[in-house]
Amino acid sequence: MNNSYQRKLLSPKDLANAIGASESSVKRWTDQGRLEITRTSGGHRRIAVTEAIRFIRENQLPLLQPEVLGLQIDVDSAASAVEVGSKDPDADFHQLLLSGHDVGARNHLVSRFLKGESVAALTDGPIRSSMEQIGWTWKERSEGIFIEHRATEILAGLLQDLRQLVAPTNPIGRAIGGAVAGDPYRLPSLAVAATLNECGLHAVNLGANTPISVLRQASVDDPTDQPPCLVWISVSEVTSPGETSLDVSELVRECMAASIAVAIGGREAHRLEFPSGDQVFQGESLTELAEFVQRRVVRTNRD
Amino acid sequence: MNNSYQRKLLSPKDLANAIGASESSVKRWTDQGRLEITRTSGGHRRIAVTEAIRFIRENQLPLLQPEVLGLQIDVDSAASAVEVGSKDPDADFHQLLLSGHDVGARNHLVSRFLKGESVAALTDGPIRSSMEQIGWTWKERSEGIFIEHRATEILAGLLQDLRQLVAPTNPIGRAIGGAVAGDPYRLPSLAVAATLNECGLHAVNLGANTPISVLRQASVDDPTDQPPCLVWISVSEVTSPGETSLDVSELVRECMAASIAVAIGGREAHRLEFPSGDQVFQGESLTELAEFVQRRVVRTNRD
DNA sequence: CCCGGATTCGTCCAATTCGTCCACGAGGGC
DNA sequence: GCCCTCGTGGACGAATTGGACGAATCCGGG
Repeated sequence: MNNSYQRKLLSPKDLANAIGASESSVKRWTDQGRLEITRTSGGHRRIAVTEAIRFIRENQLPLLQPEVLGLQIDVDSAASAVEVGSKDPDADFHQLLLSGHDVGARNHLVSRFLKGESVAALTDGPIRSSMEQIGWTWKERSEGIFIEHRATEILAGLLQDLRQLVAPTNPIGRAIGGAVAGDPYRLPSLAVAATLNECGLHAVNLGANTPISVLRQASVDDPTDQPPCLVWISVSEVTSPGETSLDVSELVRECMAASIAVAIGGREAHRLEFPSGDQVFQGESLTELAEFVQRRVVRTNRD
Repeated sequence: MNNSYQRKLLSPKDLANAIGASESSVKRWTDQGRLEITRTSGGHRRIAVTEAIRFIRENQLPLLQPEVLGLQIDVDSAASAVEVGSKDPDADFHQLLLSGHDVGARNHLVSRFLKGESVAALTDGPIRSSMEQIGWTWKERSEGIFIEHRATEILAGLLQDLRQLVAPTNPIGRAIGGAVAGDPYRLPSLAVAATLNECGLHAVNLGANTPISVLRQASVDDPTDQPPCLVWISVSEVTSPGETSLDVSELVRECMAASIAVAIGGREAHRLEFPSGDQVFQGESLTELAEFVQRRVVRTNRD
């Protein structure tokens, strides 16, 4: 039926097969306006994959044939190799990640996303706790580096996938950010980018080890593009707290002057000093960041 | 569609791709008079961009690939006014990457992939040449770091997407690899993983800055899993050539003894010395790597 | 100017989807 | 029990879609 790698529009039958409903039901749902569609010139219904995912999450529908949506998740393979199925889903995910079962980890995470958990919540929950545990393991076990590298790469891929799933079609604003100079961790900044995508922003991630001067160049000093509505700074490691504090403080002040929101977080962010204010978010939780963005950025930008 | 980004007239196939319909449907719509066209002297249909836009708006059709129409949908990129539409698709891609137009770059690459270009070829071609050019830019322009960070993050996402597109459902073998200790570049190793996925292998990427001892632990010394059929080593930067050569040589010998294929490549790979042999691949091109894998690994594993 | 590969032509046809109608079963009020 | 309502999913002829085919056209390089 569909031999192309990625079909971007679904027919009612496609979606019906994917979620185990009848074609009639899908058609009725679209006619009721519960499921948004476009029409071909000849009147046939076409459903965007992102809209299908939104609908599935909203109604907690089962996903029998994920490949129809271009999601390569396989319910069977999750249970195959690794002993999962305990009462704690986060522990299951940790086991999958620890054993390098990338497909299983992907299934687990995408399934939970489709059941309604937000990217922010998943990052605050299973992803963060698992990486913290693996961080401890790094000190205790000899093969720790292997485990950590493998888990990091798997998570980078997973976050990228989730980011694509929540990529806004019509972004309501632009955000830019990265991790400070000397900070080699790229997962936190990637997680922030995914969360901001989920909030409807177009997030430009500059990645790890990005000097503050580069961030300034790309935000307040950017001559070509219009300025972003938010700048984020991730701080998981800081080599020279004094110098970094000065740089960050200056950027924060400039952003405040330009009415640009700032979000600063990360394991070592508490070691920095910088001005605070209504437009400055400081915290660890991505869920809180999402709330801040909804409150401070999205509402003002909709006007 | 290669060089049609700013062409004033579209072919039926162009418009079909842009709105996610089939070429047949577009042709039929023109024949019904619903979509106005002009004809070339030889009878081929040509659609003006303005007419295409009118048609899309009239029928509320989705616009999956705006860049086909030469449109810049994103708010941020509208101001940057990217000039694409040269005769060289690779130059178009470079422009998109340079200007940070992530959505456009993604569309460009996925389109070419769907048209038949392999991940290996895309990496050897536009991706590599663009990153090399940006590397030169880094030395010449003040905003080089910004450009480079942004392009790197965009490409990391793109490679991850392509990797998912070619992820094998039933892998015929397992491969493991990464970049050597002291090498901070993660794109090359990610590109190798994507290429090996395309060859039907389950590639486990350990990412940048991975000590050879960790690679050994995960391959020849791995007690739990079955040993991989290939180990790759990416060398884009090497801090201590002597020590690294010793480590690599030892690992290569152990792999040869265990009948595991080895692939070594990267910008600085020539600075290392290691044994060669039938099962050892050394080269820069991912296309050649793919051929090597088909020849040495896939055929033997199918037996 | 010509040539070869890529693209598009027109046409046909099987598969799919349209809108509509209706049977079925679960739940609720009387 | 009986009737009513509501959501579901199957069935129907008519209309639409999209893939396949050989022939014709386009276009860039020699």
